[in-house]
Amino acid sequence: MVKNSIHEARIQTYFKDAAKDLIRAEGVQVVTARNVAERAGYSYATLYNYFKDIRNLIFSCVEDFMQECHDFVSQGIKGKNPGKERLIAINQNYAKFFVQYPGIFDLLYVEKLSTMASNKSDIRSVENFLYRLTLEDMNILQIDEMSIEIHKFAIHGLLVSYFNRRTVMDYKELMEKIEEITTRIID
Amino acid sequence: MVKNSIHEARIQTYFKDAAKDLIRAEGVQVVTARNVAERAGYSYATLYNYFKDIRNLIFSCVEDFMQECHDFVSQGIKGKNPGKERLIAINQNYAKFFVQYPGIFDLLYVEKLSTMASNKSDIRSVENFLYRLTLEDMNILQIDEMSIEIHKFAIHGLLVSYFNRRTVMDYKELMEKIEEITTRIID
DNA sequence: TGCATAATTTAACAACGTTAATTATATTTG
DNA sequence: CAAATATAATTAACGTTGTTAAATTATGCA
Repeated sequence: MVKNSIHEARIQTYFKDAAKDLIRAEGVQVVTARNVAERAGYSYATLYNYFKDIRNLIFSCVEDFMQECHDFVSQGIKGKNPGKERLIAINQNYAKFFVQYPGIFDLLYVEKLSTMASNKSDIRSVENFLYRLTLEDMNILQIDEMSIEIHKFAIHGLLVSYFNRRTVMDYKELMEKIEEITTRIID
Repeated sequence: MVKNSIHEARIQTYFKDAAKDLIRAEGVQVVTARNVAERAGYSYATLYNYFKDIRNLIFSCVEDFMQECHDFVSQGIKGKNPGKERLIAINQNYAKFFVQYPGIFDLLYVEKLSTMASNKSDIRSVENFLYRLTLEDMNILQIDEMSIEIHKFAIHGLLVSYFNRRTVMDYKELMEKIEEITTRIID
């Protein structure tokens, strides 16, 4: 119905930006066709001329959010010494970003992306995101691949638990645990 | 409307068993008021005389599932030597149970139980479940509390990743990674 | 048996995703 | 410029969800 064009891309951006705002502010569960469309200034049915379905729209936000998080981490580690100090700072800022936007963590790591994505390699990209962020310092510290992977699981396990409010843990404790987990991988 | 009685408890069980069957077979997302009621042999509205809402019914299954998992693990570790061997077997059987019923893992560790539970301490019980399963052997091996916690995060992070099909990992690899994670905590 | 109470169901509502039919807008053509 | 055509957007509708109120049926007791 709607051909590939600059116009199409522009309108897709309107819907995508609306969805991103909603995810940031209230989480994925409020991203409904009617909510997004109202915020984008269109009728709910118009959305379906630009996205196959609502899950597709939600998934289209993932890449932007990874870029946002990447930029946030880059800002947060300025002046840190490569190696242990910077590695800890990366992980803490990574968590800090999601503390600011828990809905984004949900989308990236809790929601079943496999039911949203048309392209499987995009999901792999999310899975490797923390790996890419930490790779340089992990190499400096000569951490083996298995340790890197276990570290990732531990960090994500911690964050899932934190955001599900399973444990009584405040922000300070979260940061301490991240430091502890990261330190143990190094030593 | 419905008074506390043996009769009430019995009917609650009918609904609960229906919900449990659905979760085991197809996951939490198919547990709708109408689905559960049909399977329990009642109208969907009857459910609301025995449970405040559908989330409450779903949460009521959690304790039973923990018991089931506990029994499964107990069976699976018979004859294993206390200490390292049994600890690995516990974690592997724990994962094996969820491989059999991914929907139960979802309910226990991915779904936001805080929106389902009336009692916060019930959520704490889920959070400590793996801790309780492994406590005896962790003590035998003299593992400190922080290591136990990190181990839990790593195992759950691994399982979240595995069930979200983020990574290309088969069952055998899953078991190997669990052994690796557990071994590293000990050494 | 008839009545009061308890238990259950039917009907209804609002919100959801999604699609088909319809209207509005823009573009092209005579 | 006006008419015809193509494109874009909206309204209306369907089936599904959770949940509640009203209506109905079943049950126990006098």
